[in-house]
Amino acid sequence: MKGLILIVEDEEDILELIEYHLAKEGFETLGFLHTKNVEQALKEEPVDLLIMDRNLPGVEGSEFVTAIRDKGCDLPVIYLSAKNRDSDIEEGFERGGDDYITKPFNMKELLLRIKAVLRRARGGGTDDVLRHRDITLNLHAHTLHVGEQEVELTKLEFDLLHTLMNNHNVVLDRDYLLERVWGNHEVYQGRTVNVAINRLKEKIDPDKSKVYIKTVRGIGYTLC
Amino acid sequence: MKGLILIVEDEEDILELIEYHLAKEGFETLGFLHTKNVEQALKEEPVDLLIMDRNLPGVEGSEFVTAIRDKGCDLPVIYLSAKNRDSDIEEGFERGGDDYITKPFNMKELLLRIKAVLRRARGGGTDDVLRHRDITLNLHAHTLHVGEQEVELTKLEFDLLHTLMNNHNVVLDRDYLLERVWGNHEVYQGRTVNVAINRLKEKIDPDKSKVYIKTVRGIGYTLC
DNA sequence: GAGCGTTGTAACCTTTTTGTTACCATCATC
DNA sequence: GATGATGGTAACAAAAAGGTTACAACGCTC
Repeated sequence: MKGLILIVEDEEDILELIEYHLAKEGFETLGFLHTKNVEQALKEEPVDLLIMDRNLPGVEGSEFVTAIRDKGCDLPVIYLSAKNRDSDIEEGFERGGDDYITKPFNMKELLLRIKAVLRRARGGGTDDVLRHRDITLNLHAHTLHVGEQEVELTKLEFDLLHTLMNNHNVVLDRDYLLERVWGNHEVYQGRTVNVAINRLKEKIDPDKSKVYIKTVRGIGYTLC
Repeated sequence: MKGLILIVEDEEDILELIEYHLAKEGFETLGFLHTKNVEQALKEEPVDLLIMDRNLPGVEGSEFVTAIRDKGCDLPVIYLSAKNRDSDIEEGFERGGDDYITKPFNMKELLLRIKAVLRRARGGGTDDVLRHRDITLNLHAHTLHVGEQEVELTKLEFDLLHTLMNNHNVVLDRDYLLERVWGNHEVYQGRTVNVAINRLKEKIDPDKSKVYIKTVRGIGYTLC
């Protein structure tokens, strides 16, 4: 089976056109005219890829995606968008596993993108890049992007964030972090983890508006 | 298979015309109406030749080519252009393009050019030349050019740069470099890699204005 | 084997990172 | 709202990492 693709597109004929072409290529599809029941469907079906119109009436497509990502869903997304609008936002989305394509698009191009995204998601590609919300960690290049911005991290901070991202939405206690990141929990004492976490927080969210790392009093920290 | 050709041309009927004729000749084609997703496609598909309209709305075709060449992409290019003023032609070649054809053109001529370029690219052995930004490493002649300037390297420095160029934008740690370039990481200790890298840096960028090789503290080095 | 360029090593210096501490802010509980 | 516990913060110093230079060893060529 080549893959199950969920499409959200409010114009019915475009939706049908896409479904028709994908079916011809051997993909299975689930089409939706709005985001209403999509979340339910994502829970119940083993969806491999989401194709999302950004210009839906009512909800912004990207807001919906942000919402499900916040709930821990980590699915590749290809956005569809009306020509040239939001052109500055586009670049931000092209980062990581996500992709972006503007209407009117030709089918060949869309199919090419779909195959590329799926290949990347399935093959070894995922090991190189970790994504969470608008944070992108590139293990090969050893770089971090927060939104549009590249942020420099020290090795310790990088390892720490790496560990948090591998366990996003899980609370990690200080002993676990010392073991994982520092290598030996016996040697270090006091506020070591504490200080390191706060230095990391300062770098990825200087004005404290986005709260990536939450402190869980009495236990440890979690990336959320 | 004769070859995969990527075409960027904003006039849809001309694009289709070219694709039709190339298909008839046994080439595979990828057509794009703008440069937006081209870079992605070049990464993911084994493209043999790029046909690029120079009069695209927005980006100059030649600027796009310069950009991808700077990122180490070394692909033959044929420009299409409505202009046939000498100055435009000159500029196209200056920026590293391989051939030039003015609109209106006849298909026979374009096909002849394509075959010529592909023959040249395949026969001549593009494998011998590595490019990154304005650095050109000629493996056959064992020479290095930085911009216009020829720079002499020792064998060690050459191998080191070769390894870095094969992995540009990837951070290589010292052990990996010792293994790859020196051959045996056990024998050498201390600052060996360190000193070699800095001798190389000194040669390719004496006034330290361009920063080709970046030190990633705690890990190693990367060519960027 | 003299002369030359190349390259590994060591000594020394500079910069960056990071653990620790002391002190302050916040939270939960009574 | 007082109290104790827990976490945040800033400053400092130690340590770690990398840059720089000098020099000796090695391997060339003549």
